[in-house]
Amino acid sequence: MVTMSDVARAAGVSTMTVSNVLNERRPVAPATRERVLASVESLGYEMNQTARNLRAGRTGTIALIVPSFFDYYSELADAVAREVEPRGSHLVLERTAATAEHEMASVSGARLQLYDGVIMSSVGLDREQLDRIRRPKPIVLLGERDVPERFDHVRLANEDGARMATAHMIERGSRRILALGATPGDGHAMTTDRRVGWEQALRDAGLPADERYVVPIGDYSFENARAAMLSIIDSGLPVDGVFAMTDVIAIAALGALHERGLRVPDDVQVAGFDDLKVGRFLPPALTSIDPGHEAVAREAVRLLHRRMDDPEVAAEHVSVPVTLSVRGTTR
Amino acid sequence: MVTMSDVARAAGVSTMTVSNVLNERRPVAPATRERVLASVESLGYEMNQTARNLRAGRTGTIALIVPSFFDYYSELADAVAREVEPRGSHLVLERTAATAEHEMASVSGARLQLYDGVIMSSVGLDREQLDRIRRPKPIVLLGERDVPERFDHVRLANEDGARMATAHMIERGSRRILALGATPGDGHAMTTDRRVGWEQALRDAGLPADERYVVPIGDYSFENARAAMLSIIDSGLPVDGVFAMTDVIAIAALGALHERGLRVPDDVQVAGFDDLKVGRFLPPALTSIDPGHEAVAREAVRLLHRRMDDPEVAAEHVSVPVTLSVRGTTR
DNA sequence: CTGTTAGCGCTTTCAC
DNA sequence: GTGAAAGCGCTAACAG
Repeated sequence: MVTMSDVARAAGVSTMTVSNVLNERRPVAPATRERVLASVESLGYEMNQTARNLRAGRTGTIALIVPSFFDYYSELADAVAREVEPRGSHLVLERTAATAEHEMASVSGARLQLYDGVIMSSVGLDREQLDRIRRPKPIVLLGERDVPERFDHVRLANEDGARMATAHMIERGSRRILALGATPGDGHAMTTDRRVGWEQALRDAGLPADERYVVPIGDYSFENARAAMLSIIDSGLPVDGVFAMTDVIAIAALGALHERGLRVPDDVQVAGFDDLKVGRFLPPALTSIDPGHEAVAREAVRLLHRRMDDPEVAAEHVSVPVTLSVRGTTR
Repeated sequence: MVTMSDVARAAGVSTMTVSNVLNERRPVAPATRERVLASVESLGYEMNQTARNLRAGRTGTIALIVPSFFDYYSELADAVAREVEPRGSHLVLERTAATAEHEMASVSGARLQLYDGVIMSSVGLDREQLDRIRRPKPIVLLGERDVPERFDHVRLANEDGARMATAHMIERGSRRILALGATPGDGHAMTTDRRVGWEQALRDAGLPADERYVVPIGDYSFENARAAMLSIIDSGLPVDGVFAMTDVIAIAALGALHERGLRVPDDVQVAGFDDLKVGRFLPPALTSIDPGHEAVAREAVRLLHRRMDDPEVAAEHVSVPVTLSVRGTTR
């Protein structure tokens, strides 16, 4: 490995001069400068960022830690990148593969120490696990669960969104609406919040929230969502609306409905959550809840910088509003 | 910031002992060990990874640099992560926003020095720009362009895939097949290779490769692809097949065809390239070329480790075969 | 304009 | 089983 001293020796100057040439920090005589650059070139020198970061006490890098690289998280990551870069930091993405162990490892593990700050979209950790996390580096939690007070946190208005989507389908005539991908019972999962919103909309309309209409889907995958939708149809349970907890589930449901010859939106209306780009280009285009990636990203990055500037500032909890995008899968 | 010396002082030991306790490198007397761990806990110490990496001369991290976080790249990144992690490294994802400047910055810029190795999926750089890149760190180029000999490189069999998809539609009766998203003329873009495959299939079948059927799409976005497809339909050009250069383009084309009342696959067959997960769940499911993410990831990681082990090993160029996945958008 | 010194936080090496 | 010294590659601070 060629170091700065190698370059300095080759150019007949001190390492400081090399440093000053490369960083344009202090003026260097043109002749010296040329000699240094020539040595850099001929030796193929590239600065060791690790050493530089150690010296600087910062890395200039922010990490976004997500359960997967797909769908909602792609779009979120893109929004966060667009928010981070103008502020002069770099964004890197890491995935946890959605297991609690990985998330704990990501966040309590030492790797976090590589970054100036971390934005973490948690799905696998419960409140107690989150509570065990120290907070030596600025960290902002993203997502739907409720989290310990001491963490900065950005969440979506999940209940609102679910209520809006469900109410919209009720208004357009649906009476038997599935909560596809929802989790029954208590809990702090994103899907719990969304199921509660679904219930509220039904209750507001004087409709029953029948347990049989709450259909859990283990991993939120296309495969399992399709299978779940098919088995509901085949069970004969009357359904004239589907509120899917995610757009992935909604898209799989559209496919399953089509396979069974049910027309959307005529026989069954469908609404999703996430407003994935692809949904806007399906025939028919998917009605969905827009989670406001830009606002989430903006708030998350704002909270992170606030904490990077002042580690002792009081934690802030932000809830970002969502909006309903009405398209072709509802009437 | 609390450092190892702080912990050592609090525990009444040397930093070496703290290091040994934390890394379990050498045995430490149980009593000492307990005292150290207690100090770590009470001071909230976390090890500085940057210092550790500087000392170790490696970071244990591999970067995958991609033009965007979406679609093909999501799926690729997932496959690469699954390949990298079992080998004991971490994967981070960075995006270049698909501009040549960003790609140059990513790869010649100093940031690269943060990683033990880099896998870069290049789209914006031409051969000459790539040639200006030094190669101080192990780097594997991914993607469709042809690249300077000295780089390790993994590419797809783009021509083969395009030929297979087009030939399949010809076999099933299409005669006027669009190359949607292709670039006319010479060049080393992915879309050039795929257009050439389209031409070959037509030629093999004794059909003309009419220039009017080559339809460029600036940014490969859903929006532009939909607009391009609509304007082709409205122009009255007879079309009974669409070979889309990417699945994103194919999905947008499906939407546009539907908007104009054309039936798929009865009136028009459609085939894409990338085999995105979502395509398998559309009604009808999208026929596409499976780019073999697992094989690409496996080869890329293999080449990278090979070069990390021996920086002087001769560069290797690998072409990964693709396969046709026939589904509902072709007959 | 350029150089010397000291040290970022950690671990290897050598000593006891 | 534990510690002291040296140094990874870089740069701030202070000379000159």
